[in-house]
Amino acid sequence: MKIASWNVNGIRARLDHVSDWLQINQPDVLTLQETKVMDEMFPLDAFKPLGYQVNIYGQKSYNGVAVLTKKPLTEIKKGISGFKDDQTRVITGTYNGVLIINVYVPNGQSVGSEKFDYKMRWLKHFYAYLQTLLKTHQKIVILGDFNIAPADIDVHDPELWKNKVLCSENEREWLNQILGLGFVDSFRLFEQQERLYSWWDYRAAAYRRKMGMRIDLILISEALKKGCMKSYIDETPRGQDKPSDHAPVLIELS
DNA sequence: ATGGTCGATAGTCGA
Repeated sequence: MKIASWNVNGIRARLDHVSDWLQINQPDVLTLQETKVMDEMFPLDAFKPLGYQVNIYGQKSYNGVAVLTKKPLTEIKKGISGFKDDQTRVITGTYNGVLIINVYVPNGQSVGSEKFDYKMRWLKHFYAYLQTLLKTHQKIVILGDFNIAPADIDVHDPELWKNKVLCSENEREWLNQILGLGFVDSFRLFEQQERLYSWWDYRAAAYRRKMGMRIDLILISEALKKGCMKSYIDETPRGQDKPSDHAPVLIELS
């Protein structure tokens, strides 16, 4: 089973990229973040001919998540239970006996800002949500744009980004708390090349200059660890015309 | 170079 995640930065602006990528890669599940569209305007019709069903949780202009699946997703939940959030950032559902949690963690803007406080508060509620899900599920995949680079190895210039948003101790501590519930960063289960990232700023030709960060993650629970055969990033779409600023990330489970 | 570039939207805001 192939499971993938992609922050598309606007699904309507990325329809061709996503359609082409689906046809080539044929994932069983693709989770999307930053769809940036209200549900009634989501281009559902584009995916039916490709053999995908779509579950959406969107809003106007900002945020928005979706899950594309070859077979029906079940036990679908939108948002974080017990946390009233006016931003659409989480869809949870079950596929092939695996609980899929599609997440778009708040960006946080800058350390100490109001948006950063919201990110911290949000992560606290997300953590509690995971705790409750762990009581009833063993096979869990949490994937999406975490807006946290797990370690310095995931940052093109760790000194430049030291204590900055996406890299601060507080953010990394929340990620470690989540991992401490019994998850592993699937990417680091395997030997990887150096300087592999999942996001590059549009500005300053960051992609060409390899100035990126790995902030799109696929965490898997202990029960899935043995069966995880691959975890990788597909940079191909980032090098094409009018790309998202993020690349798709994938795992393959036996 | 204290900016740079995108997407959604119709002013700017958020990333």
